[in-house]
Amino acid sequence: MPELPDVEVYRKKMSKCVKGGKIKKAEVRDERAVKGPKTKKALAKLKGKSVEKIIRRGKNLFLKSPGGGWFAFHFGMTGAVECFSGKEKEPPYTKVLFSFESGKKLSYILKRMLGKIEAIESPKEYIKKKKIGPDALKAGYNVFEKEGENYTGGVKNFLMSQDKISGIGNIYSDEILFQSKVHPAAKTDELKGAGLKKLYRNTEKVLKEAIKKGADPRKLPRTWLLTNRKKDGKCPKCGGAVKKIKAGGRSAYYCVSCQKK
DNA sequence: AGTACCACCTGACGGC
DNA sequence: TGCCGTCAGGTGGTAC
Repeated sequence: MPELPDVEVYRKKMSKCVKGGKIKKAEVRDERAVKGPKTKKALAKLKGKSVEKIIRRGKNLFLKSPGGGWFAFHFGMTGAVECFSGKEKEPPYTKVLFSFESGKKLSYILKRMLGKIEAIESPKEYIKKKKIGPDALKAGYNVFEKEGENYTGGVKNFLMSQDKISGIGNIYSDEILFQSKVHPAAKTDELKGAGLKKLYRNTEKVLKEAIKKGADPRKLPRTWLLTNRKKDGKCPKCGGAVKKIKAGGRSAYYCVSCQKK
């Protein structure tokens, strides 16, 4: 379930898991989870090495090994990581399994095969190639405003444009729009200053709160759209109908009375 | 530039 | 219970 908050939680889990221990081995259970033979070889070479650092930008994680080799982790729609002790049962859908000298294991999980681990030159090069814009929590209002004012399309599309601001996906864009009382199909450049500012504030608020709650929907406030984001859902604020439309090829849920166009 | 549609994969769920 | 259609928290390519 990986949007920015989820991936931030994964980053924390990974960082904790790799702490202090060298990698004993990296087992590739499904070749499709790994980009090309180059990546497979690079993973094999991790043996005996520690992990130097793990950083996140948007929905992407970058792992650095001491030799200077980098790996990009992407999670598609159903990817995740879990850190567990060697005695525990391995999580289902584990596609790559890292074992550490400490006894801990890190599982790279994919339910659908839409994500990948890839050996890369550097995050910089990868970010450039994939056109990944600044992280939604680091961009700052200046970037947000500049991009927003220049975007002539729908606001939900804008929030989800990874090349403008990275990290926001389908679920959290709906949440940000709901809390901002903005219709998902509203034109971005028509929001202007105050509207964009509100959108920005709610972007920060929603993402930060979600991270704080471990990106666990069950722990998120009931006043959020999130838990009512379904067929025949009711708006948690006004009790009105939650409707589903298509926006940017995705399902957008919104409250008909709170989010006017 | 922005959008619409398809493709990639496979699980989960609702309807019959 | 079982089969089937539909949808899905992402992205990349193509075509308009």
